[in-house]
Parts: sequence; C-alpha cells; structure tokens
Amino acid sequence: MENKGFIRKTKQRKAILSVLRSTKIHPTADWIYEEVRKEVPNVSLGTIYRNLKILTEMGEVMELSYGSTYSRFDGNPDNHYHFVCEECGSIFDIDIDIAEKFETKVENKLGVKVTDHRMEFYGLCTECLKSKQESAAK
Amino acid sequence: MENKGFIRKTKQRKAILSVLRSTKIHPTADWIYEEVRKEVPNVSLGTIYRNLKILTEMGEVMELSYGSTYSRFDGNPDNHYHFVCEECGSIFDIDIDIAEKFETKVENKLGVKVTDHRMEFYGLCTECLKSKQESAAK
DNA sequence: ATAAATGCAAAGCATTTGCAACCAT
DNA sequence: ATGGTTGCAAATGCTTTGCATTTAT
Repeated sequence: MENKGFIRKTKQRKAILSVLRSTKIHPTADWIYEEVRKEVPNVSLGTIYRNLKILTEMGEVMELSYGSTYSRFDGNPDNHYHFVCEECGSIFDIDIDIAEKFETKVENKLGVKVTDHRMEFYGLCTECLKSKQESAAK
Repeated sequence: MENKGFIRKTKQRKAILSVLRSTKIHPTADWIYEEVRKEVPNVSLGTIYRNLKILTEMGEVMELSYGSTYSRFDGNPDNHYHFVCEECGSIFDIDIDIAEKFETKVENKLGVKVTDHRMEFYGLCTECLKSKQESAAK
C-alpha cells in the first residue's frame, strides 16, 4: 500500500483535489479522471483511484457508496447529509444540522464507541418530480 | 431480467429467505450461498444473486452497502439503523426510533419527495474496544 | 403445457496492483 | 540521492448474464 509518513504534492494529486473541491455533483472516479485529463493529459485511472484513496484517508474528501456499483466522491470533508434521487441518480447536499446526540444514544444502547455517522435520504428530486407531473397530465 | 407478474416458490428461494431471516449477522451473498448449499447442495451463486435481487425488490429483505466492495443483506425489511465496526467489519442493528421528522425537514429544504432514509454509525464495537484496551495495558 | 427459475460458465466492470520509469524533496 | 508516485496493463473479485434444461403451477 501507499506510504503514510511522507506525502508529496504531485500535480496529479493537486489536480484531483482541485477538481473535487470545485464541483457539487459528487462525481465518480471516471468523471474526475476526464476532468483531470484536461489539465494533466496522461494521468491514468489508476492514479485517480490511488489518490482518491489517499485523500479519503487524509480526510480531505469523502467517499460515498449508495448501493450503486461504483463510488462517488465528495470534496467537502465535513460531515453533512445527502439526498439521492432514485430516478436520475443525482446526489444533493442537505443543509441541516448534524444530529450528534444520536451518536451518544447509540453508544449507550450498544456499548460501543461511535466516531462518525452518516445519513442519506432517498426519493425524487425537483426535476424528476416535475417531469412525472407533466407526463401524468398527458 | 426476471419476471414480475408471477413469482414461484422454489426451494432455492425459500431457503435463501429462511437463511436470511434466521441470522443477525447481515451476511454477504457468499455466506448465504454456503448456508443454502447445506440444504440445496447444488445451488449456484448466480441463483443466490438473482433471488437476493428479487427479494430486495419485493421488499422482503434489505441490501446494505457501506463502502465495502461487496453487499451485505438484512433479513429484516423494516427500516432500522446500523452500526458498523470499523475494526472487524461487524454490523449491528440499532434499536432506536426512526427519525421520520427528518424526512419532512428534507422535503421542505430541498423541495423534493422523500420516500426513505438510512442512517449508519461507525466506530468500534464492544469486542474491539476490549481488545484495544487489553493491548494498551501491555 | 408453459413460462418462470435454475445451473453452469462466460462475461462485465469498477477497482486494485505489480513493476519499471519518473520526479518531488 | 532516494523513496514516494506515476503510467501502463494485467489481474482481481464481486456481480450479472446467456442459454439450454428443469420445475412450479
């Protein structure tokens, strides 16, 4: 595995982080790959994956995996909740308070140590709701 | 894909559901495969996957995927939260109330339709906490 | 009878990895 | 100089699929 004691700032790594920081679409590794390529034309997908892993471990980005076959990544490492549209697959950030008290509750219930939690909502996004209504109106 | 209008009760399907209903360990497809084999010696993994998909669609079981490369399945289809031990990978059910009010909150915030939500906690389970303390005591 | 379901093996596909060359420090 | 990183391509490993055959209804 990759080293931990000494992390270099390569242009690939910087580009990946920059791409991730500047989008809200929670992209896949492949989307990131295509973006980074515009700046570093011969990056390899392997490098994308390796760096996404390292950046995740460093706490710089967040990996999301909701049932789909591939992961999505979030450039905002602070805990926040997500909404996933089951129609189009879009993922949106939710701006509501983090329920920290739940963590304590779980610790007491199970006798475990909780370090983190995640919450995600599923349903239909505004766009998909709209097109459903339109097609229903026939 | 499989048919929807007409679902047969095959011994394979019954065995899979029965295995899933009688364990709390949130097993992988492979574990289920090994269990079902004890009763139906020549089931194939393909059948396990096909049925897990059907049973999930029928709302009889739940598919869980937390970043790991493979899915785990839960024989309890009613919404409930999970605790994932980051040390040993065990998954435990959490017996606390479902926060339905969050769904309304999200609908209002984003203007979407929420049909479901999930919440999972991460940390160290009782077992792993214990062995950490022991090794710390040197 | 007949369409759903199975077993088998091949295929898919996102992600990982080995290795020689490369480059940040 | 030197060991972390990269590109490339091959390998992994979970999951899906095509097809001939079996089986529930």
